[in-house]
Amino acid sequence: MGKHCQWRERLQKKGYRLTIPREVIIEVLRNSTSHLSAEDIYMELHKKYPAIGLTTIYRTLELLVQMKIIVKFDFGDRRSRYELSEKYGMKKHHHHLICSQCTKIIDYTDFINEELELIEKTEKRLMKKYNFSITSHVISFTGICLECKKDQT
Amino acid sequence: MGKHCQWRERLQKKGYRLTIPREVIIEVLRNSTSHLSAEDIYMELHKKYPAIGLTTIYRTLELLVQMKIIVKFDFGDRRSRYELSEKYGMKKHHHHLICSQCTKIIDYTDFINEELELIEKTEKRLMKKYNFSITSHVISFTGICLECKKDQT
DNA sequence: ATTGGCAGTGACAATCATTCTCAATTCTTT
DNA sequence: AAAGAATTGAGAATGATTGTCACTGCCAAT
Ligand SMILES: [Mn+2]
Ligand SMILES: [Mn+2]
Ligand SMILES: [Zn+2]
Ligand SMILES: [Zn+2]
Repeated sequence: MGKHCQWRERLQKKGYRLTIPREVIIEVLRNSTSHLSAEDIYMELHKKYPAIGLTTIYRTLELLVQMKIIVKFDFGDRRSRYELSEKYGMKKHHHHLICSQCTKIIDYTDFINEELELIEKTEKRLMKKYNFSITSHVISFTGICLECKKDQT
Repeated sequence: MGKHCQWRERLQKKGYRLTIPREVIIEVLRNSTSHLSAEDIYMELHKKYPAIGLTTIYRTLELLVQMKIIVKFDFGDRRSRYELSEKYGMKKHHHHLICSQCTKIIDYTDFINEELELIEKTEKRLMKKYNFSITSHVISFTGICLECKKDQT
C-alpha cells in the first residue's frame, strides 16, 4: 500500500507489460540501501532468477529511468548507478557525500530548513534568468571519509 | 602574470617535467569556454601537434586532475570532461544547468550571497556530523533548456 | 662529451560497461 | 487457435579508457 505500488499502473497505462524481470528488478532496488549498478542487480537476481540476462537488466533500467520510476546517477566510477525515485520508493530526497578515496557514498537527508528553502529559491531564480525548466538537482560534496582519514597514517 | 601560471612550479616541485604536451593541453583548456573531453582536446591539438597521441592526453589529464590543476566532471554522456580548476584558470567557481534533451551545459556564477553562505554553513555542518573532510562540491540542476522547449512543438 | 637512469611518450592491444542484433518466446486480443 | 506486438537472452559490436612495451629525450654524475 501507499504510493510505492503505483509504478505498475504507470507502466500499464503506457502499454508496457508487467513482467517478472520488471517486478524483480524494482524489488531489488527497493530492498537495497545502496546505489546499485546494473551488474550489482544482475548478480543479486542471478541466485533466484538465473534466466534473467544482463541485457534485460539494462533494458529495464533504461525504461524505468525514462518513466522516472528510478533515477540514474554517475558517481565517477565509470558505471551508472540507480535508485528508486522518491515518488516510487521509500527513500526521501537526499544529497550525497562522496569519499574520493574509497568511493563510499553517504546519503544525507537531514537538511536544515534553510537548505531546502534556498534550493527552491535558487531554482526559481535560475529558471527565470536562463529560461530553463528545472526538473531536478544533484548536490554532492566530495572529500575524505573518516576511515580513509585514519588510514593515511 | 597572475596565479594562472603557477601550475608549472607546482608540477616541477613534485619532480614532473614541463613538456610540450602538458603545456599545450593546459593551453587548450584555458582557451576553451566549454567542457572538453579527452578526444575534444586531442582533435583540437591534432591540427598543430599531430605527434601528440590520445594516450598522452589521457595520461596528462589524469596527472593534472591528481595535482588538482584541472577538475574532472561526469555529465552523464559517458565520457569524462575537464575544466581548469578555479585556482589555475580564470574561471570562477560555478554551478551547472544541464539540459537533459540536448545535453547543453550552462555555467552560472552569479550566485546570490545567501547561496554561498549556505553552502559553507552546510559543509561545516556535514563535516562535523559525518566526520568527513569536504574538499569540493558539485551542484547541478537538470531540466530542459529554452531551445529544446521550443522544439517540442 | 659520454653514460646511466628514469620520466615521458606513442602505437597498439586489452578491458569493460553498455548497446545492438536477431531469433525465439510470451502476452494480448481477436 | 492464430495473428500481432511486446519482451526476452545470447552473443556480437561498440567505444571510452587503461595497460603494455619499446623507444626517446632530459639531466646529473662521471
Ligand atoms: Mn543516494
Ligand atoms: Mn563548468
Ligand atoms: Zn573513504
Ligand atoms: Zn536543450
